[in-house]
Amino acid sequence: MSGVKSRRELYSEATKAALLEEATALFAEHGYAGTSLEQVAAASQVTRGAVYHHFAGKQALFEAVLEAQEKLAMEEIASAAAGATDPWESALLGLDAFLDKCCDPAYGRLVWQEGPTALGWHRWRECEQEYAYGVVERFVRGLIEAGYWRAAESVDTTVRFAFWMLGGAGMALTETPEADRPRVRDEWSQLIRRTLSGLRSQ
Amino acid sequence: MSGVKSRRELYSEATKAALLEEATALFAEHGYAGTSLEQVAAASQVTRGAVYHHFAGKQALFEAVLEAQEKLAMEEIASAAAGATDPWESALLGLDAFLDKCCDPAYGRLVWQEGPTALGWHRWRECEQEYAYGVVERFVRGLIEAGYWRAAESVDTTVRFAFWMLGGAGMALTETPEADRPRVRDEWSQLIRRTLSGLRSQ
DNA sequence: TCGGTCACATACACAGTGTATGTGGATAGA
DNA sequence: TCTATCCACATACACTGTGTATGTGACCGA
Repeated sequence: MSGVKSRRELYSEATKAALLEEATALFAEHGYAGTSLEQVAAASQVTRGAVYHHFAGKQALFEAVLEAQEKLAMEEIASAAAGATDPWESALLGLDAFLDKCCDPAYGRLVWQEGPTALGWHRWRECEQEYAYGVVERFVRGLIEAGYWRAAESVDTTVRFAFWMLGGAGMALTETPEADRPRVRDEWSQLIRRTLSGLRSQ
Repeated sequence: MSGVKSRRELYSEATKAALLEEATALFAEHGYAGTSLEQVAAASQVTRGAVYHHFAGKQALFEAVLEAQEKLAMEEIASAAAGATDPWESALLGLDAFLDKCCDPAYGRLVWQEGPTALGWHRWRECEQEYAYGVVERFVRGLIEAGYWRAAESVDTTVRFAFWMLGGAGMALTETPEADRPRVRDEWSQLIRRTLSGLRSQ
């Protein structure tokens, strides 16, 4: 925002960035419950005081980590989906980008596994609303408006359906050992494509 | 097992049953993290000592609650599905029974919302393997063997897909206010049926 | 009736979060 | 350049909740 930054501001931002980075790594590796703020602070070479200075608490820290992951992921997906003008083609491109992203262990674990357990379903959904869920909603609305899908059910139900279908893929990939991931990724891609086609109007 | 029971055994069983019942209610209402063993004990008119006597810990208590819910639910679904001999019809009957069950707030919240957050994804999946996941697997295998579905993808992927599709329905219903539940239930029923048909071979 | 056992209570140790307060170095004004 | 202020962070402490070790009284078989 403000162009000129004092030394203090720079240090402060560096500390916050370090906290976010270390927290991301620790949460991704040991899970939310398995990571204490003490560990995050130590890894960042500060004390818990710094954590509480920059974040309202453990949950807030995790939310910040989550949002950073989602922001990046959704940008990647949106950019991939922009490779086609037709909503149907665009959705398929977005799907592939999403599946690719889920092969990144940090993303998969943080968003699909730790997310709900850390924040509780409700809060997690609220966070996702802005990212994954929101993106899915835009795709679905695009498909409906373009006439590829008939909105036999309410849009909300359709979006949720798509969201959980993708979530299933994400969680499956997260749990799959690295070696099998390409194969499993492909299977989900096929299965979801077949599903989308199956629901296609006429 | 042993026909004759001493007074002590009877008391003990009653206490354990009370703990399970109160824990079910409390976990369902305030969530796993929001419920302390102190509250469970107090509601059961005992102390935490009793809880630790009957269960290895908080997580073990929750698992017991979960298993009781799942056992009952899966019996109901199996019994409903037995109303048809054809695998396809049987699966549809099972689906309806499942959706009905998810309209029970306790089942939905405990199994689909609190389950993963309480036990962590991994352990939760292990528990579900025996119940919901296992049931879905049997249905899917039935459909494949009867030739309704071609097993283009590995069975595992197909089962997971179905599992999360149903999970999405369960979570959606759990979050839906009581008044809208019949409508939403119906929408999911339609959507899932269309999906199953869409994936049907030929 | 007496010793053992079982169901549960009591007491304590410990980890982790959150909060209130302290401190030193950077910054702005004189 | 001296000083007052402020900010980033450290330190210290309170509290909640889990888990564990130990105590105790009712029951039960011999």
